[in-house]
Amino acid sequence: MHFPSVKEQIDIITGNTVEIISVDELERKLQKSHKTSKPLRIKLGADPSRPDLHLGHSVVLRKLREFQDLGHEAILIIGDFTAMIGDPSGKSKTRPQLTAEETRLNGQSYFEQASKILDPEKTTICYNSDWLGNMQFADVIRLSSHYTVARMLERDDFERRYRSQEPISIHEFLYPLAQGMDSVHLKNDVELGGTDQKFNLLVGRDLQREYGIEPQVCITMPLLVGTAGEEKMSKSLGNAICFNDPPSDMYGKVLSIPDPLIETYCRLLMPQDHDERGNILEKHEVDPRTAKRNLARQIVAQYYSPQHAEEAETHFDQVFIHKKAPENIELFEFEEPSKPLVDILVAAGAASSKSDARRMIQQKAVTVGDEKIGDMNIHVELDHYPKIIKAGKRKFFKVAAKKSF
RNA sequence: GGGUAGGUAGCGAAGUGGUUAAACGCAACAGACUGUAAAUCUGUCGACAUAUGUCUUCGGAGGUUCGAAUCCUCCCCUACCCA
Repeated sequence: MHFPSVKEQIDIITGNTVEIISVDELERKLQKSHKTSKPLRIKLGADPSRPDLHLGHSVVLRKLREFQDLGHEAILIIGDFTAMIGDPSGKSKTRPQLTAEETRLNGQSYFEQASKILDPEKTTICYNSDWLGNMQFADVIRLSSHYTVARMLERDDFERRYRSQEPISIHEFLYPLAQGMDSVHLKNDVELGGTDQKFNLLVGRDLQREYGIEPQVCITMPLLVGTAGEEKMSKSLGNAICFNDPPSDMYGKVLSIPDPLIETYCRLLMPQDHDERGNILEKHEVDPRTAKRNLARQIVAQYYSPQHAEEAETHFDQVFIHKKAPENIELFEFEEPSKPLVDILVAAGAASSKSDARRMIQQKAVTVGDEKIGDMNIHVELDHYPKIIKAGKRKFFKVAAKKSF
């Protein structure tokens, strides 16, 4: 295996990071690896309880990919053991404990999605239940004796929750330790994570030292801000752009970000060596519209293809700029020759209840064919020629009578 | 084990016997506007029906009352303090 020079590697690795603990150690490890031609082992933990990857995840995955491209070994570790225990704390009561089967499936799905960024051929994937599941209670006690409550409470969110009198379960203290055990087991050289993972990464580093292993270098990456421009991107906050979002959604969501975010998104979401990167960075202030459209195309192209990106743009222009119906829209067929519009909206999923449907009609949000509907008692006549119904700004569908022959 | 403060709609948070389906904020949805699904402004935001009608909600189960989210009893859950 041939590695680029240590200096070149450091340049690439440092890009976009928030903190590297410590750069000196990283350099030493790289030098050693260069000398012995042995790749470094780079660890990234994955939570299989929420297998919907979004662009926020991509930031750290991209860093892992850069390590891969430099010739190092990427280890994606699925935290299935901890996911199986579930998290009874606070509001996540509703979150069901996952079965072994579910976590495996989620882990698989995670890996497939992550492969849009990683090189799957060169990714080692493992499940931490393989070693954590075999630990005895005595082992756990021994492990927990390495850490103190006071140190645990150093962690931001623990401290915050403790102060605001929110519950903290004991097992939550064990999570960082479990994650740290992964590092002890894997003997990895580097662990990646978002800035919110800093504490956990450091626990892994400490534990490795306690267990007589060369401590890992911790690299934290910025948390991506969500589309609303304030909070971090997260599925539950509803501000996420997911890997699995259809191209048109993905395109539209990128366009909806506030202009000042263009630069950040460009830096964090495009490969450091991407051709268009400089272009967007240069233009985002003088011509945000063009820069953002370009950014949106590039992002869609990464997860799908340049062609999909073009189509998404066309779709967007048609629906939102020209306010016309898109080309491929879902068709709903009904038995009856005539059906209340309210029922149709519910059946098509455009409204969550009949009251909701009425509300929409009342608010002049519904168009059948070219006609804006104001009467909520109206029936729609159905025949074999599909009628286009528009509910709100972006919900389109067709309705027709079911062919009976 | 004892004490204190709590559990209200998707979330946060008012309300302590009746004009309360329940203030307010956030989220969500719609309309206007815009290069945009952003920002801003306006409206909606339990369900069912539409003529200002009906039904089900305030941790759970009972009870008091003409009437309870609001009072009583028991139970479940959370935080903090004392042991």
